[in-house]
Amino acid sequence: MDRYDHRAIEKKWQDFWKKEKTFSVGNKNLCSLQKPKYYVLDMFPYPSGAGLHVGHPEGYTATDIFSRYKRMQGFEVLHPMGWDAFGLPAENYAIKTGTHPSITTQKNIENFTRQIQSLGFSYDWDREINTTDPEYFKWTQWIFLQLYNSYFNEEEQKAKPIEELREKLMQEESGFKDLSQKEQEKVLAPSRLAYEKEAPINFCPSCKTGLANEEVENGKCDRCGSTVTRKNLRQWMLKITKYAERLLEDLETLNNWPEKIKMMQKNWIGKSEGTEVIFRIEGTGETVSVFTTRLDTIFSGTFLVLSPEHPIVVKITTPEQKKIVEEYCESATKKSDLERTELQKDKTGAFTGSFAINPANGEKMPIWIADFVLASYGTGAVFADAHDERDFEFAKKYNIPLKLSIAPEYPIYTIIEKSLPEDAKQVLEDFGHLAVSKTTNNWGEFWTLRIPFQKEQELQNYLQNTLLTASEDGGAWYADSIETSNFVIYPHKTFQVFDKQTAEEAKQYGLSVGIPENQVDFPSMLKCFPEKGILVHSGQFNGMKSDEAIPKIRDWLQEKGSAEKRVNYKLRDWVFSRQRYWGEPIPLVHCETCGTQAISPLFEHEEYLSNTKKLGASNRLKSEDDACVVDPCRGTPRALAPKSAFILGENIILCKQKPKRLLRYFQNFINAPCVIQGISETIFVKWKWIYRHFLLKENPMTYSSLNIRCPWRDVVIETLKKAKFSVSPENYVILTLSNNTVLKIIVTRRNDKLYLTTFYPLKVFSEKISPLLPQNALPLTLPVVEKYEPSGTGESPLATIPEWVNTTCPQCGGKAKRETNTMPQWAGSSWYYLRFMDSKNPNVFCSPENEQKWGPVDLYVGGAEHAVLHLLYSRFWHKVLYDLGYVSTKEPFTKLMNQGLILAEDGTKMSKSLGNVVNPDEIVEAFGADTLRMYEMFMGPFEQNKAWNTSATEGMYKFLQKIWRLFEKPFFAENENFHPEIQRILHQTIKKTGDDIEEFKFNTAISQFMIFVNAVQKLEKLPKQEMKSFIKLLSPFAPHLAEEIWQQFFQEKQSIAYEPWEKYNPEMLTEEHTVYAVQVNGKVRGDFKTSKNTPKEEVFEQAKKLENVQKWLTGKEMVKEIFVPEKIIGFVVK
RNA sequence: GCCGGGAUGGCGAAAUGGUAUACGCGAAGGACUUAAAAUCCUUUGGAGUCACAUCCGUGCGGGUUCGAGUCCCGCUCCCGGCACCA
Repeated sequence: MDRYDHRAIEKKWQDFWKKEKTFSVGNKNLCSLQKPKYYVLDMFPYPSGAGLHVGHPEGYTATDIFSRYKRMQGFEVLHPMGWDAFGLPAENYAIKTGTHPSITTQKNIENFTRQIQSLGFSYDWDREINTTDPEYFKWTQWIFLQLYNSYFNEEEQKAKPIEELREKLMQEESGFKDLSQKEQEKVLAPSRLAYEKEAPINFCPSCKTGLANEEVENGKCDRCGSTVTRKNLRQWMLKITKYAERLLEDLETLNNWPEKIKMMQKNWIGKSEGTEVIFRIEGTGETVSVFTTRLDTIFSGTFLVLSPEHPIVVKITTPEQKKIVEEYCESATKKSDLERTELQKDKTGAFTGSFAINPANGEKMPIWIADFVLASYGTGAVFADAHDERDFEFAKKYNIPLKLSIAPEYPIYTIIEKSLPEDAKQVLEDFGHLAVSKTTNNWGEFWTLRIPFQKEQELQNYLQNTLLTASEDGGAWYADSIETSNFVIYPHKTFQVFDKQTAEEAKQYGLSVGIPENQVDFPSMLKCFPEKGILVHSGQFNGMKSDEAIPKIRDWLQEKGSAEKRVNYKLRDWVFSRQRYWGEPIPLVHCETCGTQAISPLFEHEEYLSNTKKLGASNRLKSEDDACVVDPCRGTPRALAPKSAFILGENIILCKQKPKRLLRYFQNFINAPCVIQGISETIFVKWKWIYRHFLLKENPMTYSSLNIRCPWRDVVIETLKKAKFSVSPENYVILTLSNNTVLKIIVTRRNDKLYLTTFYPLKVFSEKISPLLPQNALPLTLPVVEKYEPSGTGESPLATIPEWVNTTCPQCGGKAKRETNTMPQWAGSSWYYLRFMDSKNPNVFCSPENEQKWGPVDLYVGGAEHAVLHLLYSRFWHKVLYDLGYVSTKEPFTKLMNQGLILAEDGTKMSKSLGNVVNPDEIVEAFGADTLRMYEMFMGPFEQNKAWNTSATEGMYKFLQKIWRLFEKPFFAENENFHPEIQRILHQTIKKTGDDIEEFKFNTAISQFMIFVNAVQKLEKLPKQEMKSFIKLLSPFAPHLAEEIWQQFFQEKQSIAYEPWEKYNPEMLTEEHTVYAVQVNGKVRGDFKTSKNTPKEEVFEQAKKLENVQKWLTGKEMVKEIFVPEKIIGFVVK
């Protein structure tokens, strides 16, 4: 028997699966359409230059096991893979080297594909997608236009076509219908779900682009770590805030999402229900609204604070204060968000000179401005009082008077053990709930005592009269409840509290040192009480609890017209535009006469579904006669194409006449197999490269004599000379020419002649071809640029290309300029799961039939880092598409799982700079894909972070070898095939494997495999049926090994991938005999084996007979007997 | 500060309130071998003992229970997220 040769075995089966299209969902040989569907999705990767990290296969293996398991259970499983390929690394590389990002991306994708395929995942590669492919991002742009063409209807709480709003406005008497087209657009624009706004946004000076809130971490750019500044920029925004409530509500329906992720989204959306209070400003007609959740503190509101950006600041600042206020505002705007938040200890502000009237008690409140009040939350203004830490601190600093209006519901005293005699604890416990809160070396234990109000006086008396003792250093320590009630008890009048040092030291331990209540003036209050409690000094609301008082005060103020219920969200609108090159261009143009206009998608959804034939005759094509193919070598259209073809992105569309002849014609021009998608009379041909052959002389040194007529002849010849490459299609060179176009060249031999072939990616030439495209159709592809470098002024690099920027208006045909911003990386990933359901459809982003057949995603697996980015964005887009009728479910992902991180051996994060990155290629080479898969699943719980351990990896390799070696033994003959023990373990294994896969507990499933294998290993011969069952259970985990064993040792012809999953027999799970543990008073004192069916009485009898049990029972009185069937006998004795 | 999650042998870890440490790694000893590797067998929480018995052990302090890693109360520490959100 051969040794376990993982290299040969894995190669063999990967080739087999590829050739047989085993996992292609369209493959009707293996999949019947009658099966129930199951959609298993990985978060698709960004194909970085670094290649696959061992963290990637963790999630991919888990989903692969799940997919294979579901297939064996008879589901039709959709399990696709693709590339989230727009992104900064490729662009930054382009800036450095001039290599077009699509080239870098293509290379990286090739590498990723190789690596992922080497792990034997059962992806349906026929459905591969790439967000940078115009065929894909055409639909990203299309969805953007759906957002652009929609508004949020407040009554229905859903997105509706903007035209509906236009209609409504036309019928109103507001004069809307008399406005010019451009004026009308201006009125509608702010209502669109995608709208433009000049706003102070997060700007990364290093990436030179605006960022969404979700992309800023601690005031730093989450890509490069630079400090984010504020910049006023014209930005495209998406109205995600309109969906805040629905995004929040529907979280409740996601029962199979981790609580952690739901909580993060909840916090991010940040709903808070409160009251908007209106304050009159004294001496003017002006009012200021503030948002509060603590209306119960209104009676202690002694001042107002506005953010420096608040528009009313200018109006209400008195002449005397003008200078100070202006200076303050200026310095505040200069600060970055980071500076504003980092210096949170030191609050600053300025007095405006004006006063507002507290609507609750009519008192005058000075109005201040301060940058601790955020302009972006609530109304940008707050009323400030003694029961808020920040207000409290601010008031202390500027000597603003404070008032109390909340007293604690339960007095809580902090008592230091050291200050009490030893027997005090018992007495204190009688007062209320006593607990140790902390212990320090200096002070001993700190107890917290929570008591009812009625007992407070009694306690104070007790403490003062009985217990308080002098401390070693002469002071006296005492019970202190200042944290909750501002009461301070002085046991000894001699104790001085004005010693600052003592106060500081005490503070360190959470103690406040203060002065007695009757002497307290509020500026010297030591500690803020921010919790809810009982209202005091609050007029008719005195004595109410906070929560009870809030609605009552609100009703009272509302009657007076100065308050209203209000809901606020932390969620901000999504800043959607980026000033970068490598992203989807935003498909809009700005027309001088019509205003902003959408590029109309060529394939209108309904239009296409109703009649595909219309397509060829689309009136957007100026004339079909214009359609032609450009030979980029000549740079001029050769008008070769017959009348009935036109080019759209990467598609050549042949229509109407003699499509087959036309196809042959194009095949001469197109390298790569032509994918033909026939829809009635229209045929689509996908092409990637345009090529030309040039005959070469035998001697490569004579390249110079080559008769190439093209603008870059010299570069080509120079490269050929340098590269000296051999004749092989694998051996190609990619050149970047001076105009940034790229060229792939290879040398091939045909009929004993050498040819030089040059390939031009069509993508790069799309602009040259674009005059031939129907005007303003999707996809709007990226133009060829000279420089990828962002300008830094907040303008996209696309803005520097007049030929691209200047265009015509799709509405009026007049002069117009293109939108030059691109979309953020999140755009493409916000809907890709839909594209997988119908990845090749040229007519619609995902057909309703396919969406209904496959959607929603049943299992979605990826890292937790996307909790508030991708996962929130895609939920938002999905809901918009749902409102517009394009998808049938409210939520895109039914079940979500997050894999933990894989850390380096020392428990630190793997990183290039630390040099501790484990490359999966090395593991696959040394031990094989099955070992890597099994090991990563065995490491620990799926959702937990785990450290890599190379020797444990080897251990897993040995385990697989052990399985292989089992088959050195002969099988039992049919008639001797009875192995109760093995069968029991097998059935346990069947049960456990299934249960564990369902629960994502792959580590324990593998433990069970080991138990089974250890048991079989002890046998002389192999039980054939049991082994077959076991190999099936193993196959989702180690598919290559399983397939090989299946074929080689069981002589099976079909792939194991669609074998039915094993079922267990519950009766086989337990033994005939069971071991009872005998406990006396809860401690195990012995055990014995007995038949499963032994009656209870007999079991007790047997238990009592045990020598060691007798020992513990004799001389004791039996109190109770406990019987847990098949497990425990318990005796309780006295 | 707030919100999540966690803490079990030398290490990764397992345990519907029911014999804590399954399974693996590492380590030690043994078999096979000229030798090594590979493989197989044995041991492996601590104290104690010739061996048994017994006692102690799941971050800490309490509690409920015949019985607690698991449930309850009060803490400590670690990890993750949010953070001047009024």
